Amino acid sequence: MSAATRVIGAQVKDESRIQERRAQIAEAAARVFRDKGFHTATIRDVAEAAGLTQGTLYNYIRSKDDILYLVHQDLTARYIADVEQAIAGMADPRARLRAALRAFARAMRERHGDIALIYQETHALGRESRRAVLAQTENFIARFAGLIEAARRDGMAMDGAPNLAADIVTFLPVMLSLRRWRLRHVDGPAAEEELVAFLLRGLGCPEEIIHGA
Amino acid sequence: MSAATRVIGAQVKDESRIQERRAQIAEAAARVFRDKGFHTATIRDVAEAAGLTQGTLYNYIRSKDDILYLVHQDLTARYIADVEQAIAGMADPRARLRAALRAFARAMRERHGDIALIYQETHALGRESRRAVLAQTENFIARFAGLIEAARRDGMAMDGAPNLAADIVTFLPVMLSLRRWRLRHVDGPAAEEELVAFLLRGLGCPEEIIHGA
Amino acid sequence: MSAATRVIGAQVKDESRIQERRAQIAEAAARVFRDKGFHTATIRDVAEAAGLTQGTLYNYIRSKDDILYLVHQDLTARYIADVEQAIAGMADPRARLRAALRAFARAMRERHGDIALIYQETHALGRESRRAVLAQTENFIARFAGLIEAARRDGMAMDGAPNLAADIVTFLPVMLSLRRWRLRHVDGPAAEEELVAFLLRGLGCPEEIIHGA
Amino acid sequence: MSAATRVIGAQVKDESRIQERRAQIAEAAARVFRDKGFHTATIRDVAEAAGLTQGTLYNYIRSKDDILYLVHQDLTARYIADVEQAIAGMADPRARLRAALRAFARAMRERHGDIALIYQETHALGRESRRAVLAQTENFIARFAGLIEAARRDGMAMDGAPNLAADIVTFLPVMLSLRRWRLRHVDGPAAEEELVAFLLRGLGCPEEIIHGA
DNA sequence: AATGAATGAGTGTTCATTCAT
DNA sequence: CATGAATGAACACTCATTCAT
Repeated sequence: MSAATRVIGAQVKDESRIQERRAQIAEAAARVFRDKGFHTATIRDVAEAAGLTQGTLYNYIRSKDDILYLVHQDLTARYIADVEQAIAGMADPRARLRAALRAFARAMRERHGDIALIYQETHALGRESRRAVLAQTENFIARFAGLIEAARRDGMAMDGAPNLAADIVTFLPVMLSLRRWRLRHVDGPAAEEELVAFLLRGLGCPEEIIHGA
Repeated sequence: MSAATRVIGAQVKDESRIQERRAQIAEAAARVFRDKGFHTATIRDVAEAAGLTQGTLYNYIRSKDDILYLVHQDLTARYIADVEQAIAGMADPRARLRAALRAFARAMRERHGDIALIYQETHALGRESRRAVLAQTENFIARFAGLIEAARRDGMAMDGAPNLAADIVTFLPVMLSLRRWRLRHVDGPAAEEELVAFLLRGLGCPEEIIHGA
Repeated sequence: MSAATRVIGAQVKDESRIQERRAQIAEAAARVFRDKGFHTATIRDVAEAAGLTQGTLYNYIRSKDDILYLVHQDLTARYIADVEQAIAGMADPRARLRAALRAFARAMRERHGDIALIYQETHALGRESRRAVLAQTENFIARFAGLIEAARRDGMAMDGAPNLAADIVTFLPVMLSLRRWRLRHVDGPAAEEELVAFLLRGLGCPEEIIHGA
Repeated sequence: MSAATRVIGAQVKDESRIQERRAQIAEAAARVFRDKGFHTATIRDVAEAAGLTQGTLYNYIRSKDDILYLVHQDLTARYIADVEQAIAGMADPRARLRAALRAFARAMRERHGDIALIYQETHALGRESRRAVLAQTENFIARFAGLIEAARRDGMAMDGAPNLAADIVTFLPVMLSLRRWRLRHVDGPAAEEELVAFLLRGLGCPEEIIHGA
């Protein structure tokens, strides 16, 4: 398993200030990149949106790629946190899986701009940055693999997609982001529910469990 | 339903030569864009790859956006053709749906570079180009909606995902392209089969039909 | 006195066809240049306006400069012809001068687009073309010098501007073209009359002659 | 009366530096444009002549049109200043008018390159720039209208050219610039004097005043 | 640590001119 | 003689990055 983070060089020593500023930069840059796309957006745009000057910006990052990396890390962490938060404190493996799926689907719909940004611009990352971001995503997929495995061991009959289960459940909900141009006008929560049901059924889950609370 | 094509201006009159050259350009540009990404690739790169001079290139297109549009149209048409070809001459609705899914999944795996390109760069298209390309995709989704409906009417019990069925079956296989960084080393045809089975099961299809020839 | 014409190379032999085509080109180019300016207009624009293809155009001229030269010759010849026509058959020297001035002022107002074009783009001509065009203009100024001299000899007291008379009378009316942005809304013929009276008075012409028919 | 200035965007904040640099740019660009003409001159030429890099140039202007506008404003302001300076502190209306005419004629002769540039390239200005520059010129013409009116009220009999007087006196001296190709070899001050006398006589001014100091 | 002006390589696009058919 | 596709040099403009203050 490779490291899910990458070191970013800085001109400034104060570590806590670096953390603060980088969060500020990531937040602003995400906004700008969502609006204009990574390549179209300029460093000037990002600096302005973050309330910094160009020069100051470069005290906390070394290149435009660094900014894109910060954004990826940040946005990815957000939807992961959504899922973790949803299952925190839950014990029943079946309920945990179902809750995780629901939280993930919801995040994909609500954070559609962020997700679209990730899927569109990951390829624009430099080699090292991409490696780190994909490692982060891989950990997330592994997390779901664990949840599925636990549910299976718990007696939830799920023999569907023995090899791809974790991939599938972490990919299909992305549809709510990437097909937003089609789904803009459908009922959001209903779509989430339909998707989760589809996933569970595809996994081979019995009907009476699919629709539980 | 809006038009799935857009007119591209040209300086050249001979229509058949335009067709020929544009195919040549689309093919070369797809290669270049897959390698470097749309924004990083230069017009010079495309011209060179197509064996044309910059000036000649601009006799057949009017802007870089035109090239991206040509590429989108071309690549989209290819996987659509794969699917159509797979079901040509088939009569049984259930078999047609299954064959269409298999062909689509296969195309997504084999044409992974093309598909990734589409998903990454559609947002870089100009307004009109994007409209046309999405209309083309929408027609494809509608095609699957028809196939599903026919199978249902034919008695294939499929009450899963009543509203999103066509979206789901045209999106999940895209995973074979966009998750290639993870799936590079799995058995391709097996993955396709697993995916198709997952989809049919999710749609509520009985097990004995899922695994038919 | 240097030649008021310049030879333009051609790929075509038939002299009468050359004359014909070049007239056609000059007329079309004048239209295009008036609309867009010489530098902004393209050879394509000119060819289209003339109903020729680019290739054919180049059978009758050798460069864009040739076209500008043709236009200058043509437009200059037109206002000169206006003046000549106005005094053709007149015998009285004072009446001839007055009629020439009136015709010239009128031409400057009515052909304002042509005149503005000449004054704006003469500097864009190549060395040889400019020389020829200025020689043509110089002949015109000399013509007026002759008219003034004749009127003086005839007893019209005109001792004003002994050295610059011909320059002045051939320049001031140009105002009706170059100040069109200000004079667009004044009464045209009245302005012409006022200008001519101003010129005659400035030349020292007695009031009773200034206002003659 | 519309505004005789137009705002030019800048990437730089220090206002005094902007003033300084723009003056430097206008001066250098005027030189380059006089030599090669606006369209033939490149941004590189201008930057080089101004001792700046291309990038730096664009920190102070936004487009080539901005440069042409700066040049127009600057050159127009110069000859206007010449006239104002010549009549500063003079009280007698007739003397003021005569002095203004002499100063203007002199400026037209001495600044012939600038004036020719203005007359050749005003049409190349963008809509807004042209509007501003013509407003500036219009103010100048109105200034002369005021001087003439004052002289008339003061008893200087000047009933010639009741409607066009200000236009005429601000246009005819331009001849010293635009006909320089003919007048290069005549005595400059004598030509100015002859021109001024012609104008005053044309306005209906009595001979004894025309030749005053 | 913050500022913001300077840099210059690089980009999409245009167009006068040529020339094979 | 007409056609119209090919050419490629050139141009205006952008922007990530640096660095003196």
